[in-house]
Parts: sequence; structure tokens; C-alpha cells
Amino acid sequence: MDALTRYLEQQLQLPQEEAHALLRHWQKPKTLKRGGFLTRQGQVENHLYYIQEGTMGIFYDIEENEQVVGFGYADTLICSFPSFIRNYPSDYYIQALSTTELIGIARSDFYRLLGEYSRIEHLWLQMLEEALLGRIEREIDLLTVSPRERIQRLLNRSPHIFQLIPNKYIASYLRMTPETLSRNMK
Amino acid sequence: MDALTRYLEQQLQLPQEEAHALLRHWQKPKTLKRGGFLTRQGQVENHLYYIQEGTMGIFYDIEENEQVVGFGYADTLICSFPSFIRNYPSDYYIQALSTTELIGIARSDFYRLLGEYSRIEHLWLQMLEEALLGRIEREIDLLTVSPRERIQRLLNRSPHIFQLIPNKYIASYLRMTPETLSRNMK
DNA sequence: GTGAAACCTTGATCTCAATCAAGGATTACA
DNA sequence: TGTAATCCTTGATTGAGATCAAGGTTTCAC
Repeated sequence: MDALTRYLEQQLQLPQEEAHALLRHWQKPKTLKRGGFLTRQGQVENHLYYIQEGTMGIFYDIEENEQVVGFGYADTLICSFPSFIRNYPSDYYIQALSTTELIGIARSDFYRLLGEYSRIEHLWLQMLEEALLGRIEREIDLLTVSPRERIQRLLNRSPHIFQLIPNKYIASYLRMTPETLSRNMK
Repeated sequence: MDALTRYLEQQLQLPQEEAHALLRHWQKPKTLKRGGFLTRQGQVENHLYYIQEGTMGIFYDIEENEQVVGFGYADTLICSFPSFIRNYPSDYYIQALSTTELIGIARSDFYRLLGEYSRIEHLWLQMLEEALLGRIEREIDLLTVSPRERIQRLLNRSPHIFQLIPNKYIASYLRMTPETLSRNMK
């Protein structure tokens, strides 16, 4: 049983029939080297990806600076959601931070399956709820004034990120410079 | 035809049958004076509310300070979503910024209707998608460094907020002091 | 294994928004 | 309509994090 099957059936609790229906449409693996783009700015995101191995960063250019807005790592889904959902060109770009292997499912297949299998639709609804709650938590993190406190919150919520991702990206994600992160980690 | 019916059928494009099913469970109006609480910290949010008239603020205490994280006004839904969805005590509190009239639907009724009417479930899914995209946009706003730029983004996206809500709340929402907002509005 | 690139740390300086303060304008409601 | 409370504005000062700079360390690819 491969990682995606395990993810769908065990982690997401999807019944076999639905898991199989999804798996049939998942495409052949894609490998990216560090620095390689999964999605570029201006490009429409036509796939939802599952990361089999590696680490990725989601970026957005704010006021001419590259800002990190999220990470991806093994056993998580990744894509430019606004672009995937709205079928618009993406403002975000997604890059491999280390060699990464992914598989994707096309938007058209995905939304068709939502219509065909109410359990998949229900699962997607629950995932959207979770994603929304995650964003709401993230908002509090960003509103927190003290850099030290922002670091602490991330350490509590996602300690593994500090093992996986270079600090300079984490600093950007936490709305501070690498210097400030360094000075507040001790 | 009242405002909620219009909202469900026209704005949300819900068929009559489903709109009626929802409407039956919507409870009698509730009026709050300026400063009155819709939801308190620590209280479980058991209802989803529709604002018929007035303005509301969603607050969160960060590092002992009251932080505004959102607004509500006529013809929008409001509640402490994390609490409503997860059935946990709310970290947020919701207060009327002016005299406000609302009607609510109980969580249990709401989720039962989701199960009974796939069109309602589908609509809720779409609303969650929209809410998620809204949060993602909001994240970029918060990551923007320059206060002037943050103000500009809100002015572009939601100019009506500046008509409805006192500037001091908007300042907090934009992660700045009222002084900074004032100095950067001209 | 080795060299080059990427990353982290520490120090010195600077900048811009927060804070403190006070007067004036609006708003709410009795 | 009067009056108190709330809100907005402007000025002066302060402080925390950004920036600039440079040395040392780790990581990665070949």
C-alpha cells in the first residue's frame, strides 16, 4: 500500500470505493529539484498535488519582496488554492526547497468526483473547514506584535517545521528578518 | 419577502425548497445595543447569525490587548466560526458596534439540514471556499509592511467599511494605531 | 571527500510606527 | 437640544525591529 492510499484511507478515513476512484485519476509522479517551480506566478493552477517526499515553499511578492506564506512537506496536499478553486492565474508561486516528489490530480477530474461521490464531497467540505480554521489561527499569529511570541506560537503548533525548513524561510513566514529570528531563538 | 429570504434565494441562489427548509429553523430576531455581546470568550457558539441591521466587531485578546479581527454588517453571516464548527469554547468575542438586529440558526439544525439537502451542503461548501479565499487575501494584507499600503488595500477591497465602522476599530483590524491610520489617510 | 554556495550569527546603526499627551470635533441619547 | 462621552487629529518622544556589514558554519552537489 503506497503513501497516498494510506493517506486517503487512514488519515482521511475515506472508504475504499471512493479512495480507489480518486487514486485512478492521480497522475504519474513529478520530481522537482531544489529551486524548481511547481507553479509560477500568472499560471493557472490546474492540479491539486500530494507531496510524497521533500519540502516546498509557497511565495507571494509583496512590495517587491518575496514573502513566504506557507510550506508543504511529505503527506500534505499543496497547490495555489485561490487559482485552483477560482480557475484564475495564480498570484502565488510554489517552489521546491529540496528535491521533492509529487503526484497531482486535475481540477476537472477532482470536481467531477466531488459531484459523483457525496462522501468525497463531504470530505472536501471537512478539509475546507479545517483549512479555514487553520487560516484563522494563522491570522492570530500574524497579528501578534512580539516577534518572540510569534516564534513561540509556531514552535508550539508546528515544531517539525523547524526541523524541515531553513530558518530564513521561517523568518519570512513569521513576518520578520532572519536576524530577528536568530536573535529571538535563544 | 424579507431580507433573509432575498439573501438566500437571490444572493446565494438557493432554490425555494431549500430556502424554505432553512427559513423554518431560523429563530426569532435578537436585538443588541451598542456594546452588547453576541458571543463571549469561553462560550460555545451554538448559532450561526444573519445580520438584519447594524454593525458588529469580532475581537480577540492578543498579549492583553483587544484586537479586532473582523466586522459584520447588514446582509452578512456572523459567528465565531472556530467555535461553531468545532463545538469548542470561543476564543473570540463578538460585540455590537451599534444597535444591531440578528436572527440565528442552531448548529444542530444547520448541520442536519446539510445532511438532508445536498444543495444546502453544496452551497455551504462554496461559502467555505469563498471564506477560505477571503482569509488568504487577508493574510497578504496583514503581511504588507507599509501601513499606508495596508490601508489602501482595504480601501480597494471594502471601501464601505470606512463608511460603517469607526476608524479606531479599522486601525486595530489593520494592525496599526488610530494615530497611524489618521496620519496615513490623507 | 572537497569546493562552492547557502545559511546562520553577531554587532552597529537607522528608521518608522508606537506611545504619550492634549485640544478639537462628532456623536449619542436623555 | 444640550451635554457628556466617544472619537479624531496633531505634535514630540521613544524604542524595537530593519538594515547594513562581515565572519563563521553548515549543506549540497559533483
